[in-house]
Amino acid sequence: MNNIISLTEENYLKAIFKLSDDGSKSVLTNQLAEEMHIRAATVTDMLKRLASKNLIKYEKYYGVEITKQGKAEALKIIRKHRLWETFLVEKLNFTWDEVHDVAEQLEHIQSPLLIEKLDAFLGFPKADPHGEPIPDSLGRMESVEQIPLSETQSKKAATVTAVKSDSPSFLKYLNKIGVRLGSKISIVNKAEFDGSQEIIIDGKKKAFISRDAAENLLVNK
Amino acid sequence: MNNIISLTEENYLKAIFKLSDDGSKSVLTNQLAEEMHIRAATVTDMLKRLASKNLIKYEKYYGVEITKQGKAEALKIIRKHRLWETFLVEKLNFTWDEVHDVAEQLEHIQSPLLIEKLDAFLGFPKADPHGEPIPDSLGRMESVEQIPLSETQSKKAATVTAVKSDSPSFLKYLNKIGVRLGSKISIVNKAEFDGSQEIIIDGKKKAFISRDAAENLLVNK
DNA sequence: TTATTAATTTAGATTGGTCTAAAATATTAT
DNA sequence: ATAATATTTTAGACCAATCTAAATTAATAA
Repeated sequence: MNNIISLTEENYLKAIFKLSDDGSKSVLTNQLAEEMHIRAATVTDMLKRLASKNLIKYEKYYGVEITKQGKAEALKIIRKHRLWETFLVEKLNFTWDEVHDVAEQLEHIQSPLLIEKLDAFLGFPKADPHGEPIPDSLGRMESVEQIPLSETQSKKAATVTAVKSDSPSFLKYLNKIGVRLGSKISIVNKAEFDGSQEIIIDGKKKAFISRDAAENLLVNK
Repeated sequence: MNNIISLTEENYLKAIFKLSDDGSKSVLTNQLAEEMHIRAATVTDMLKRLASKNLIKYEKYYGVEITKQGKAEALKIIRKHRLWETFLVEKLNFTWDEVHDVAEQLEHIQSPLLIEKLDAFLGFPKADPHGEPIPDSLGRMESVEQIPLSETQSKKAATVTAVKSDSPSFLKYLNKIGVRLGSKISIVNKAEFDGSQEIIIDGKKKAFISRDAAENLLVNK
């Protein structure tokens, strides 16, 4: 009957959902501890609480799986996070590297009415400023087929649809070399030994990017 | 050195600021307990903590006064609260009776950048949807001279500048009889024995309002 | 001025969320 | 198969924010 989910519990659910690849595999205690920058003992305690609320299935020593109910909660939080990020960028002129921390706070505001009205105000966006799909009010989201730039074979230009990492430093770097969502990228050269690539952005600017960067840039097809 | 102020501490500061008439008189333990719906013993504990952070001056058995520093913090929270209420009404089409609870949550979001950008997005409003002045980033606010409708003498129409109470039921009632900020109200009749009044709103609608309502409707001059 | 009442504080307990150190279990390597 | 190592859990502690019950102090009334 204790149906309310605390802010902390919400953060655990989000982390479990993420580390399990949206609920498709189980997650270990230490993975969560590392992701959330807390101790494993603390995680163990919390996992028992989440399990008692039927948000996860917890098997001692073998990690956790998220339940249908837990997944629904996680998707609600992700929906809120991505709508707020969209608001911050589109309406308040934040840059895409500034939004994460604020959205982490805003995502915990409890008001279904607020979220529905915000969604309408933004024109029911399908993706956030990093290209990530925004779940609808029932938790459904359109997943576009996308692969890291590091894995494309095709010769023709690919369109940037999302970024895998949204760390401010990475996003600032992309800004600097002129890459944004929707940019067309063609690969001029690829070094086998370190995976670095020479690319042309929107048919104009040329840039060298590392394997690490290429793995975090998602393109269509 | 422990400069961070918890969400709970923020709520105490806000309550103290309010009950002290914006810092001009001292506040008793039981007043706070009643305002915040918690026990007096709990308040006592917290007052010690706030005093140790120099946000209030606490005199055992004689209540508290808010310090300059405490006042500055309270004004920051009030600024955020009123800006968010303005956003909810102006941009998301909330009605003025729906905004309070959500703004109570939003006011605790920590991001100076967010507030400055929100302020700009709203066009640097001077008052919130209930007519309350919005402090600027330095905590200054324009206080317009206003008195309760129950105390006006003048025969000519007065303009509604604010509401003293923002309880949803009162605001819904005002909506129903057609009173909003900026409405012109002229008093047709005033019953001495119970303080009720017969009024005309915007030269059109006629209504009877109780003393209680008249005390909570603020008008200019 | 002293007794009664009201307000406030102290003492001790509880819950959520965290920690460290030690114990238990699982995994890996010899 | 067993020892060494890594992971996870348990036990016990702490802090913030709350509570109840008892003790203290202030205000009021006889």
